[in-house]
Amino acid sequence: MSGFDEREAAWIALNQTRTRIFSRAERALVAAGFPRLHWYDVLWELERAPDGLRPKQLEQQLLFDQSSFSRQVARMAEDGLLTRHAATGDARGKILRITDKGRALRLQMWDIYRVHIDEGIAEAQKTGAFAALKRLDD
Amino acid sequence: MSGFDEREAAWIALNQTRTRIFSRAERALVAAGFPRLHWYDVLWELERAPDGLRPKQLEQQLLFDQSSFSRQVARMAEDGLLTRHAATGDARGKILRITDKGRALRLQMWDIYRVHIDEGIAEAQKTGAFAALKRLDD
DNA sequence: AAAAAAAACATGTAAATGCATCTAAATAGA
DNA sequence: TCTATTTAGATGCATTTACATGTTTTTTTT
Repeated sequence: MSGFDEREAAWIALNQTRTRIFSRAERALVAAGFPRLHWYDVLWELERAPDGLRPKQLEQQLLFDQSSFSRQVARMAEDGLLTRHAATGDARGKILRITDKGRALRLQMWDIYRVHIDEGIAEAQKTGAFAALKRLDD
Repeated sequence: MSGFDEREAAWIALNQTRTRIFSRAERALVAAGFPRLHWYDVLWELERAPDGLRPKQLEQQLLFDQSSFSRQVARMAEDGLLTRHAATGDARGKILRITDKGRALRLQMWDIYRVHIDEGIAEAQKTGAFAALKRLDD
């Protein structure tokens, strides 16, 4: 059984790799005039949900702060990337659905994002950043 | 050689695991009245640098935005967690050094942080989140 | 050595974040 | 069924972020 030091080392590798990729991808997205990755994540989740999603679901899935997410959704709706319908059977709730514009934007963002994922993971492999992770027992 | 789909799967696992751990740890830190993890990271880097560090170095290492970091350092200095000396030999620059108060705070934060790293990595192992990572060639 | 370019850090400002709180609707309890 | 509690989502407000730009000092170019 792996002790804590192993887990700590795995965490550091994990965190550094994700931060590097995330940071580069965001820079590239902003430079290209696109929104940031947390907008991307919302578009992606909505695209995979044909019947739409409740804000609460999405917020828990993506681990977003409720109030920040509420405003993010409002901005994304303003930009025409998603729609907010009343939820049938729950007058408090909303159903979020991606729009065609949202789908198109996600694709454009993905073209940039994927390059950085690919390069970043390849780099991590090359520099042995995953060694600590592979050392963990299953 | 692993294709892109493998790398993409590895990224998703990586990102989800890190987000889960990060988010839980931050919640716990805030609940305990402590600063967030990007403060922790600065304290940790400074603690490992006996001669101190230039803001520029730190900012590049941690991939922070320059202007945000400049203000973060100011706040941390106000709180007495670090000091800003003039850099010898470069009148533009500063040297950041951790204080005893900063060291003490880092330890307290670590007590909380480590629990979430440990639990989160263990959980990721158990649920097979690292399978995609282990599948990558070296 | 003077002028031009770059580097390190700070700051003005607008937008985003997050805690606390609010409203309205749904569910649980008495 | 009437009341108390919980849940979904929005919003007020203070803090933080990040882009653009400013200031000072260092380095490079001519």
